[in-house]
Amino acid sequence: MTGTSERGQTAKAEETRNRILDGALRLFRERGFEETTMRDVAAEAGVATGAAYYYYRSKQDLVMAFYLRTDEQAREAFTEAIRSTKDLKKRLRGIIDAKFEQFAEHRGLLTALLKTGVDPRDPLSPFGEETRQVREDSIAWYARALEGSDVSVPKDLAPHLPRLLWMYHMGLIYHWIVDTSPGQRRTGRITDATLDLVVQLLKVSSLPFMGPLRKRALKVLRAFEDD
Amino acid sequence: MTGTSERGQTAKAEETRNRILDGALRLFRERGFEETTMRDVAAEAGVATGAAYYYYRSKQDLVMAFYLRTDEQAREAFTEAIRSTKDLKKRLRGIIDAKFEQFAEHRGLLTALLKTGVDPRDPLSPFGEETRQVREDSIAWYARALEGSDVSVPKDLAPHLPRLLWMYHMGLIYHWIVDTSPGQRRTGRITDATLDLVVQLLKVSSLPFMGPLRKRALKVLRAFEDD
DNA sequence: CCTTTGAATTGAACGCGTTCAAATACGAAG
DNA sequence: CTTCGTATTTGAACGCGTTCAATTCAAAGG
Repeated sequence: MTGTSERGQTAKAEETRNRILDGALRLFRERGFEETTMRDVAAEAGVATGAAYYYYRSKQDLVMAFYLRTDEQAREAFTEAIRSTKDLKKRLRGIIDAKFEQFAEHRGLLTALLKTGVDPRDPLSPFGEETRQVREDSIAWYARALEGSDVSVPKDLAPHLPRLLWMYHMGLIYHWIVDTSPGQRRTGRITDATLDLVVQLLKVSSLPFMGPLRKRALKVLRAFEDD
Repeated sequence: MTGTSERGQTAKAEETRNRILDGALRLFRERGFEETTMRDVAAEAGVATGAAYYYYRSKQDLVMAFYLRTDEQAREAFTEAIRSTKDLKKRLRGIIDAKFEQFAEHRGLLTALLKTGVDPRDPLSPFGEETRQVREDSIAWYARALEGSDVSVPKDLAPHLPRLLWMYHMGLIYHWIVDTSPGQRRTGRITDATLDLVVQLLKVSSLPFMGPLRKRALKVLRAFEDD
């Protein structure tokens, strides 16, 4: 026994797992998610149908595996985006664009994630309990983007901001996935406009006369905490 | 031939259609949506499996039929909510609460709508093309709630507001559906807090020094228009 | 009455995600 | 090398949403 991968035991098993995923992604991309059968996926990888289920809990789980893989690969791009500038807007743009680039080739595929994603009780939902770790990791990037940026945030707002920015990003991703405008130009425009708004809001939020509004906003945020 | 209903020809057919829906809703409520089989639904209504598909395009379509039915019934409550006060916050509360009351008994059922709902290409999505009419009708209620209320909105913002409020409401409904806190208390708190925020935002949005922020917000709204 | 035509109804069959009992490979222990 | 326990692999079978060719029903026209 040598391997030390997430699930697998032997290195060979790990290899099979990857072969299945790679083949599946190719099929999904070429003929679409719904149109690809788990039997196809298995056949493509040269294994029996059941084998696919030995390595992945469900068809959706393949999509999730893809998602996690991009998350790994994003590290580099994110680090670079943050190191290259102190301008918060540019940092956020960098993170957001990096994600879109990764997803670009598989945009259609992600609609599949939507369907299970909206229900937080689903094990594969980005809002659910089982994905907490991935989620917190993602949120941490926004904390890093804020740290040492050109925008200073009010103390009371600070602890909430990374999570808020993450949710904002999820919203953009959602829009991007369902965006039918050519090249998702629309999402591009919205990203521009909302980033402007978000950063300006942050900047003015510390001004004295914004106190009451900020207090109300904080009340909203607190309303989200615990049951 | 007497009947003059949406789809049906004879009155008997219309009756069958309703019998199927009523039975289905009962089963969904008693044992859950996923746990109820289309064969169960048909059997409950005393017809063959295929008959259910003669009257409803899909299992999800049954949920949509329920949704549309509540929409009909909401008219009264909405009218009353708007007539009873000029206070915008109270009006909105009235509309929102009325909706929650209607849904209350079938909360679990609506998770089913979520799954197809997120994809605007799905014929049953509240954001899709095929549901445009229902959507516009709902949005119109918010236009009515704003008219003659105690909050005056800036001219440039006015045309967007009904749609924005509708989306806000959809967001609350989403949260309510997935809210696991007892009695959906959490959604209640969030509704309180966000309504406060929304109304205050509207009130201060006309103030002179809010100009730049409002302009940026409008830019966001325009970014959503056309491809 | 009989015929025609389209609505309404049937239930078997299909496709696909998923499960599972059984078979096999394979490294470790003796 | 044999034995054994676990990892892996298999493919048939299951359940359920959905489709569909075939059949029945009912009203209108002759």
